[in-house]
Amino acid sequence: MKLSEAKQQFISSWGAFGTQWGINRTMAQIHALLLVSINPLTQDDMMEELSISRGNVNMNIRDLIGWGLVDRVIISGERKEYFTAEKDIWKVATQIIKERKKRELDPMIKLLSQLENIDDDKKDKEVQQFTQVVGSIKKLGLQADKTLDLMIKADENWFTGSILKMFK
Amino acid sequence: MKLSEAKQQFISSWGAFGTQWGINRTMAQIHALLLVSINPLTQDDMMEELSISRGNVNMNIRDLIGWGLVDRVIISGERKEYFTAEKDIWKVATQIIKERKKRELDPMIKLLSQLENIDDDKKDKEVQQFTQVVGSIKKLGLQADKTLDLMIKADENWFTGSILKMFK
DNA sequence: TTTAAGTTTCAATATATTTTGAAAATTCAG
DNA sequence: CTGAATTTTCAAAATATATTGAAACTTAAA
Repeated sequence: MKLSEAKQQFISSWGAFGTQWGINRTMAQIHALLLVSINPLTQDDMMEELSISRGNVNMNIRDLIGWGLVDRVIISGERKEYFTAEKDIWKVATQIIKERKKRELDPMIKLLSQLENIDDDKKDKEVQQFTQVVGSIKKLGLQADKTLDLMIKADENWFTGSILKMFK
Repeated sequence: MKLSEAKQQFISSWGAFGTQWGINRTMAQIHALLLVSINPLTQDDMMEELSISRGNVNMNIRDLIGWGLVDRVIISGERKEYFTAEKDIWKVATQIIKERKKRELDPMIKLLSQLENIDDDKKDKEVQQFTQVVGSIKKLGLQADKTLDLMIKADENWFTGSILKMFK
């Protein structure tokens, strides 16, 4: 397969993959494009490469910066802004985990904690069932939270296998 | 908080939470409703509780069955079909992991493997960068695959903490 | 069989999300 | 300052996704 063909394929598949995970297709594609670009790109480069509008690039780039996956780069002598993506995939993964945890898992646990306190008769089967389900989801959430914190703090070995080999 | 209020809140929040993860809101709500229902429900029950159409319930229930999260229940003497959800959250989580792995992770790894073989000059910086990125994502994917397999096979202790405590 | 209850399908419709593009705002060289 | 280059915003349009509801289909009791 030719490089140009493979790049296209990677970018478009990464976009499709992203949508399955609640990530906007264009954002995923911009990220993919920056991942495989050696040099930082301008917004115009991305408009051109992905055939999308200026506004679209601008909004999604800002989102990606908000996710900590893309950085602005100043190139001296250049008026335009350039953008680059972190290339270390382990860092990318931990950054995504960190953000999703903060944005989604933490609020979910907070909500479940509130729902655990039911005023009605604790003897009621319905009440018991509800608090059991909510409580166990919360417990799972808390454990996931701890585990992910460990992963974030740990070095790459956590995932590349040396630790987990112990359980095989 | 009253049970009825908490139930409503749980169902609607679960739906909102699901959409962030690429799961259709109604599907997540139906699942939530079944999780907190002691007795199996009919499609009519769900239409009523969630104020949604018959077709919508039917399609999403079928999806949930496809995900292995909901089962049809036959109640003798009754003509209608009833539905119930697995209440053990650990089982629910492993089932979701198993399915997403099969539907998304495995195809992704397959794709990345294809993209690793670039015909162009291996000395080219662009080619090196591309194969490096694709290769490292694939490596991460393979490791995630292994880890998730371990989780799926392991008993609940994997997540409830006794194993992971070793790393603190 | 017949037929009524129950289930499934899917084209049409509604809703939600993404994208565009041009105007407004900002930045900076001269 | 001034104004051209660049970035940002956001209402309108386009696209994608979810929902409806009625017709078609299936099932099983009479």
